[in-house]
Amino acid sequence: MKLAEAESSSPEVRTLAERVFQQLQDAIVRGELVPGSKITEPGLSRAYGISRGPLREAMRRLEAHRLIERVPHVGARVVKLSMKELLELFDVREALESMAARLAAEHMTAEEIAGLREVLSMHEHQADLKKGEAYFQREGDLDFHYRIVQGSHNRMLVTMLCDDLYYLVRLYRTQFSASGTRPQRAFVEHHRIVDAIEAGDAELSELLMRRHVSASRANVVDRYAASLRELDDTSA
Amino acid sequence: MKLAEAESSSPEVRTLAERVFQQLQDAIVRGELVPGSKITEPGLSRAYGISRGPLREAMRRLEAHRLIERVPHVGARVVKLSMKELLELFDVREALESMAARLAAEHMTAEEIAGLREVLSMHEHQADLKKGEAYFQREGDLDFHYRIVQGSHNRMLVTMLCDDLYYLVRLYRTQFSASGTRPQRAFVEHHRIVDAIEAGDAELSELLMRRHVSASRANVVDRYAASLRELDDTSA
DNA sequence: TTCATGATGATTGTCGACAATTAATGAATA
DNA sequence: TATTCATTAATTGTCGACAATCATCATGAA
Repeated sequence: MKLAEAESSSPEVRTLAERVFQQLQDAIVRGELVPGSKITEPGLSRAYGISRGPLREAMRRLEAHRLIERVPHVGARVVKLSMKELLELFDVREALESMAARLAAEHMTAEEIAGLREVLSMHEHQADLKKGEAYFQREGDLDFHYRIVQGSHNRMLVTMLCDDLYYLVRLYRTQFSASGTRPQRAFVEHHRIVDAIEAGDAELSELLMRRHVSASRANVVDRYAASLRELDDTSA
Repeated sequence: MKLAEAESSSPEVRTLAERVFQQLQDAIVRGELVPGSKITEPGLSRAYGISRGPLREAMRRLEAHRLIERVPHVGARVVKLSMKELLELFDVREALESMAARLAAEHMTAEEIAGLREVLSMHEHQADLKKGEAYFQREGDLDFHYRIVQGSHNRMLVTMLCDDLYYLVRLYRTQFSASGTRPQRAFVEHHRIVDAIEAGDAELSELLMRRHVSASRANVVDRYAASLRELDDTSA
């Protein structure tokens, strides 16, 4: 009994719809449900052993979180991020996360800042131990951003970023298999951001976070252009 | 036939859940369903003459749009914005709309800019004709912001602002009966923003929009403080 | 061969009923 | 009188079935 209850990470998964929503969310983000594939209600209903009622509610929530796309009377597909949409996502992140950093500099408590530094050091250690193991780095990176957003103490911002956009970010990472990234520079940038937050410098925190996200976006663009060139070479 | 189709404003309201969602959304924003009041499924089911199935889906969507709040096994209430949440909303708007203005300066077409100017002039004329009639001013203001967001040509941004946040803005206006506002200054600010966009000056557009939203927020804070003082005087 | 058209199968939308959980009422006791 | 507990009523969660809509495939004509 305890096991079955503990298995569901979140504190409140009292309803079936809630549970299957989280399971589907996980399956999509982890790539088990491949982007662009069609998902049918009877199929999922059988797969998860529930009726279509709660399943439809779960799908509605997935739609609201932009993880699936539905067309009335036709069906639903797992989202497939185009490069255009990915860049749109980065623009939105730049706007929201820079604001979050600014608010974090104003409102973050000493304990929260300490936790943030802890994440950074853990991040570095893991990077030392297993170079190239990008998975933990990526999770660590997201954890870093996560904590800053929560440090903003702005519930609306937290919901938008942590409950919605970050799942899309994860989805992008699996979809584009974004493994190799720019870890060293990101480290430095992370440190500077924390320094600015600890100093209570709102403007600087905002500026640095903005550049950080913007650089990450530029990196994606570069890698994409490179992959296009490579594709062009092999086909030519 | 055409009439029946035209009566539903949005192009695709083919499903019952969709229709009742829009009706409920309207009822909440217009204040018919009072903020903080509890809404029950059987009640709404009877009121709108539909079964609980599509109604629940509509309510899920309302929840995703932050217009109602649900607690499992307990029920749902219409959201009641606290001053804290309202200020949070302004911070998010400041972040997103300034980004939208920046992108609009880069991507807006000549036709879109012309339409924007048209909104402005219409806005002024109405202000001349019926001074004090704040309703049209407010709708015009929202229309202005609406068009800039769409001018960003960023679908994710458009969805977040136009489909989610602007309904909350409307709700706030009815809830706090925010009638008298700062129309003259807003006019000037609007004009300057359009000028910057037309000039293709992304940075200036962003800065001006940021100040515009920030000033609007400060105005709300002032008015709130004043109302508190007033309340204090009458009680003392 | 290609395109239009109609039948067929499957999927989505909707409904009513039953089970599970919660809030409320009232009774019994300290 | 206040408090606790049990009973009851109502609401929410879940299910299976039926109707409406759409996609597919086969058939036939140009």
